[in-house]
Amino acid sequence: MAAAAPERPPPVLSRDRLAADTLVAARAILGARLVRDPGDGAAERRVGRIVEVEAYIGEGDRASHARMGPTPRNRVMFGPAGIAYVYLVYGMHHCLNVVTGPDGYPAAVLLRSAVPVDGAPSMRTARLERAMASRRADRDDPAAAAARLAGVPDARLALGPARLAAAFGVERRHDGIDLLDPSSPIRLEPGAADDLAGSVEATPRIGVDYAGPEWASRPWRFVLVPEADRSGGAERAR
DNA sequence: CAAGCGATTGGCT
DNA sequence: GCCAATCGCTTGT
Repeated sequence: MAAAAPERPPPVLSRDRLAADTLVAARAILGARLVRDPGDGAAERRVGRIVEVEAYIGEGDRASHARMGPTPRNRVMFGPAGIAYVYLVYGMHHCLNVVTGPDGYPAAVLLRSAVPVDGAPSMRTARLERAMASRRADRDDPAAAAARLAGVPDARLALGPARLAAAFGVERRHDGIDLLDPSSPIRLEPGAADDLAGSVEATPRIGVDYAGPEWASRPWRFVLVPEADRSGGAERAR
């Protein structure tokens, strides 16, 4: 294999690293693996390589759920680093964050996209189950829902924050679990050398126009771009 | 208690 | 490009 480009130093996925600086933590999470053990109907171990994340930093960040101070929904954002913050958006989609920053300071990294490394069939099944659970149209026409999912290439099963959460079966009940605990059913693990290949692009965060131009334009979205794709303009991981 | 609104996605024009 | 889906959380009366 041609190691043409200089490789980034392996990101350290320690709690200390996640607790220090959220922008550094976001880059450390890129290329790491999201792992879900078999269970809850899934026979396979699911593993994904994280390729897109966003940082939300402090109560002053007008795009962050922490902007109103601690509330029942966002309370884990104010806790220690490495914990999962899971919320429901638009009444149907779950999103998974890794809490970052010092204990007491509200910050998190939203996991926006992952590429399957193992267990893609289980991810597909979980996507379908989630669709059936949350969309009346899919309950009314299960065949159409199944056909839609059948047409999704493996590589796209976990692209997008709600698709990532659905592929890994993440739900609100996982809010507060420790993603750095090896005994957690869902957790982060260091990426293999190949997982880390590529370069990091920073762009504005997606879907946060409500925060106003100053905050919406901050380049706090990070995408791990394969070297082969570096030719053109800004990449979309989806 | 009422009401407005999403850190998104999928379907349709 | 536009828009509906769908409901928990937050705020205001």
